[in-house]
Amino acid sequence: MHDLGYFREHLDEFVQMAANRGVNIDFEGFRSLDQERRERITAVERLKAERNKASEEIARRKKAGEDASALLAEMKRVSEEIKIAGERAEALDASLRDFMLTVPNRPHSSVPVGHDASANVEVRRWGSPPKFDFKPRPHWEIAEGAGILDFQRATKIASTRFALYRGLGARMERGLASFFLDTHAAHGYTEILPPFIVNTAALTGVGQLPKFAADMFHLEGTDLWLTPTSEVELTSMYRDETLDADLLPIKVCAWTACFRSEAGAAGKDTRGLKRQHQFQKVELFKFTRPEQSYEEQESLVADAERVLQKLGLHYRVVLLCTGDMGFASSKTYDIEVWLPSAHEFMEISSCSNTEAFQARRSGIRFKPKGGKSEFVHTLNGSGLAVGRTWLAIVENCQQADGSVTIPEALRPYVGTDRIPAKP
RNA sequence: GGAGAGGUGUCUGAGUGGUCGAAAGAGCCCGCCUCGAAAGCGGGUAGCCUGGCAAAACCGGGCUCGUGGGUUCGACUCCCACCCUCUCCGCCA
Repeated sequence: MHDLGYFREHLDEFVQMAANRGVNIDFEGFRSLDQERRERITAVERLKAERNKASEEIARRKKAGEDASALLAEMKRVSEEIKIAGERAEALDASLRDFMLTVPNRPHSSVPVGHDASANVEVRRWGSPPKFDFKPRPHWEIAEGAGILDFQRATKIASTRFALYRGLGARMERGLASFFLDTHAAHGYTEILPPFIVNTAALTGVGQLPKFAADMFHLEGTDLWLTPTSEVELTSMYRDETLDADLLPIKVCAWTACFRSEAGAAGKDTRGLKRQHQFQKVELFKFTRPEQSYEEQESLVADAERVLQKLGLHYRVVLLCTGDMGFASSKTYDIEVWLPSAHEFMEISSCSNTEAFQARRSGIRFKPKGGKSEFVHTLNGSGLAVGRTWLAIVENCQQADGSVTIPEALRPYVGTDRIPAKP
C-alpha cells in the first residue's frame, strides 16, 4: 500500500506506474472519492470538536452546581447529527481503503519498462548446459521409470496437480530442503518453521488479498487459508511491531509447503512437477532499513544463487520488466535454471524488494535512535523452490541408461551418489 | 470442549462515567556534571486521519486503551457480541 498523502500529491507518478505495469486504475474515481471523503471528515470533526467543547462546559457547570439542561438538549441533537454524518464518512473511508489496497507497488527506476516477459533483461549466466550424447528426456519419464515419482496415485489421494514421491525421490526432496536450510543458516539466516495456514490479515499484509483470493485455497467457514508462500508467514511474524533498529537487517529463512489453486493455469504445464497445487519451498527473507534494501537485495539473490552453484546447475539471472513483476514488488530478479529436455530456462527463484509496500500494509516499523519510527523494507526470495530443483537435477544429471547422478554437494543428504534407472 | 482470569504506549504496569493520550517505573534521546564514562540531577520521548499550505517545520482539530456494536450530553471506565492470551480440567499426536 502507498502512503495516502504521497499518493494524492503525486498522482502523475502513479498514472505512469499503471501504464508501465499495464494495469487499469480508476484515478478519476479516486479523485472524487478522496475529495468527498475529506469534506465529510472535516464536517464530522467540526461537529465533534463542538461536542467536546460543550462536554467540558457541562462537566464544569455540574461541578459548580449550575444548570446545564439547555446545553444537554443541544448536544443530544448534535450527537445524532454526528452519528448520521459519521456513517457516511466511514463508508467513504472504507471505500478509499479498499481502493488503496488494490493499487500495486511502484517499480524502482532501475526496472526496465515493458509489457511482458520479452522485455525482461538477462543480467548474467552461470555455468553451461550439460552435454548429452543422447536425447535428454523430460523428468517425468525418468522419474516414473525409476519409480521415484507417482502422479496417478497422488491423484487418487487428492486430485491432478499433486505428486507422490517414493523412495530416493522422497529422500532427495527432503534432502534438498535440508541442504538449502543448512547453507542459508551458515550465511546468517535464522531458520523459522511457521504455520502452513495463515489468516486474512496476514495475506492482506503482503498484498495477496484482496486481489488474488482465487489463487489460494480457503478453509471453509474460517478466516484461514493454506499458505501460498512462506513470505506470508515471515512478513506477518512481525506484523504491527516496532523493531529495534540495531537488529536490522533481520535475516530469516523457512521451509514450508506452499499451496496454490492455479486458477487460470488450465492447460499450462500439465505434465510433470513444474506446476503443482502443493510444493515445498525454502524462502529467504529480510527486514532492512530503507537505505540498505537494494544492496541487501543483491546479496539475497547471491545467497539463492549459491545453492545452485553448489549443485552445479546451469542458470541465468533475469531482471523482470515493469509488466512482468508481481503486485507488491518494486524490483524483482528471477533465477532460471536450465532444462535440457525443453531446451529452455525455467523459473526456480524470484527475489523481490517490496520497499515499504508490505511493511506499510503490515505495520512493521523500526525506530532509529532518537528519531521517528519508519517503515522497514521487506525483501523475499526463493532459496529455492524444492520441487523445481528436484526436477532440474533429474533432467540435468540424467544418464543414458535412465539413472540419475546425484550432485556431490547433495550426496550426504540423499545417502547415495546415484538413483538407479529401475526401482 | 468445560471453568476461571485477563487484553492499556517501546516494555512493565496504574486507572472503575467528565482537563486521561492516559499515573509510576524501565528503556531510549537531549542537556548538566565528568578527562571520559557510570551514578546523580533536569527535560524530552506513540500512531493514524484532517485543516492551516504546494511542501517542510510548526500550529489547530479529530480518532486510537484487543475488535465491532450499544447506553450516555460525554466511555479506558457501564452493557452486548466476537477475537486473542494465560491458568486449571477434559481429550489427544
